[in-house]
Amino acid sequence: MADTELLDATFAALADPTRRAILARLAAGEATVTELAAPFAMSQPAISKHLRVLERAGLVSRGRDAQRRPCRLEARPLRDATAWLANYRDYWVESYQRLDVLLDELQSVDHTGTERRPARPNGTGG
Amino acid sequence: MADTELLDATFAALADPTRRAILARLAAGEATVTELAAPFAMSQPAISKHLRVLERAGLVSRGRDAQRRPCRLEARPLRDATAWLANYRDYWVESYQRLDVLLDELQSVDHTGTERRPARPNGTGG
DNA sequence: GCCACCTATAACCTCCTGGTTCTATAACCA
DNA sequence: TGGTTATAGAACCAGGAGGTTATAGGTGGC
Repeated sequence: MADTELLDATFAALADPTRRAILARLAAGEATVTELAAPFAMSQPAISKHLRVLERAGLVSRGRDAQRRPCRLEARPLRDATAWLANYRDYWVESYQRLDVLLDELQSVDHTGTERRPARPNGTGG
Repeated sequence: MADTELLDATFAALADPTRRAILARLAAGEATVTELAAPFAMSQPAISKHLRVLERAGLVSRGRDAQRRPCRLEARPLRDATAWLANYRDYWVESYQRLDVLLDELQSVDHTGTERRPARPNGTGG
């Protein structure tokens, strides 16, 4: 998938509150489809569709545990999206020189899938 | 507009390469609709529609200069989107303690529309 | 007043999205 | 073998997105 298309898919995936909530849930650890569907007033196939969107964007990967297909957060696209947004940081950040350093670091980091630390997402809102 | 809906609108607006290119162009300064439309193999009404999407998301504001309606980048939603993404930074950043400091700063900054510095966006891609 | 220019609106098309229900598949359990 | 659970797929629907062309509206120039 081209760079641009990946960004398209990532931002499109993030544009839905259900999907953002799913990502927030997954940040706390792996979960099955049923577990992910539980909080929503929505059918299971609807959740499966959302997961397929997230998977297409590379935001989620699936494992196999008997009948279960546990979902895992893959944050690399989130990093790419953040990197894109960072191009506009000068518009809203005062002390942006430290940000420059940071972003340079950020763009050289490439260790997706390793060394998971507890994150602290805060749901669908800001 | 609710917080969640704003994020919805922002991410949805960013999910289109034409719109990302428009934002990149606007980062270099104000531009009229005709100017914005020029680089695209697309009709003027199509661009007007894209601008309406960007405007609904708060990413663009319009002025008035005779018949022209110059567009200006409004980066606050970009900041909000970045702040949301930052919740997941622990998944892809090594030295994230500096990021903590940074993001705290970031969230307390609130000076949209003031003190514009030259930015350096890099187009639609990464 | 009239024309040219810039932009927005209207009407229309196609395709995608997000939801539904029903059903199929696959794995475990008894 | 048959039943139960977990998930995916198919068919369907309504609505929205992104594009088109044609046209209307506001503004300045002559």
